[in-house]
Amino acid sequence: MEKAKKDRLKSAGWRVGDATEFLELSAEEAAFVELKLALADYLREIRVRNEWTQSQVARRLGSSQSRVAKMEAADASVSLDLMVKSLLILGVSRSEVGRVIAKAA
Amino acid sequence: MEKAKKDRLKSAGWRVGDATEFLELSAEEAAFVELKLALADYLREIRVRNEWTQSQVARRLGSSQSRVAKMEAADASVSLDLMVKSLLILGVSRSEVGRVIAKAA
DNA sequence: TGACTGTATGTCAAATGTGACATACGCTTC
DNA sequence: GAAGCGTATGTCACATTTGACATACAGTCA
Repeated sequence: MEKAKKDRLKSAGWRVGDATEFLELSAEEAAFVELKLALADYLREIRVRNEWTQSQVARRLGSSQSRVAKMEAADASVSLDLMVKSLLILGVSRSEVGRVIAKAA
Repeated sequence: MEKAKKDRLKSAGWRVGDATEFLELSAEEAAFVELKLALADYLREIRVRNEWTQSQVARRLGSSQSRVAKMEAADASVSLDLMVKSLLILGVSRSEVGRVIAKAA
């Protein structure tokens, strides 16, 4: 995994169980995290494309600016449920969500 | 929506806010629930295909038989996170997960 | 019939996720 | 440099999800 991505994960609050200085994720954990990163990027893309602020998106979702920021950062405290529901509410189709998830990193 | 699917949702614990006798879901809620149903079906398919019992799958996941049963039933108490993580642990690729999610109902 | 295996369903304490808030940061404009 | 706007980050009370357990249900075999 490239360094930039690792740093991004680290700063997003992903923890590692061992004492090494590298993020040591199992293949499944890595796949899950990358999947979340893809959704996070897409969420931001949709927002920027529509020229919305995070606060405006939050209002649409019935959430808060800070949570939207965390979603876009793929913060460890946000669930896949929240991200997928958010995309659907913002008008993204189920099949498009699937495409985003399937897309190779 | 066809009746069989509605019954399945109802018995899976999905609630409806109004007093009508039909499940009244917004388009986004419906898409989300169907997405979960697709994952639930796929989860069972993987298990059956490999001739595993729910208990065996539970052990692999570090979970319990009852939770696996709930996953396969797309119970309202199970998260997308749990379902997706489970599929990944069972060896399903990220892109295959995407395909399952994207697949039209 | 009873024993056994596998699945479904209800409950619960503990773990995790939530919106909201405060506040920090970065940038632009005056 | 102060004010304004948008985004990031830490915290918290409250809500939801979790594995585990008990138990019910369905099928098979002897």
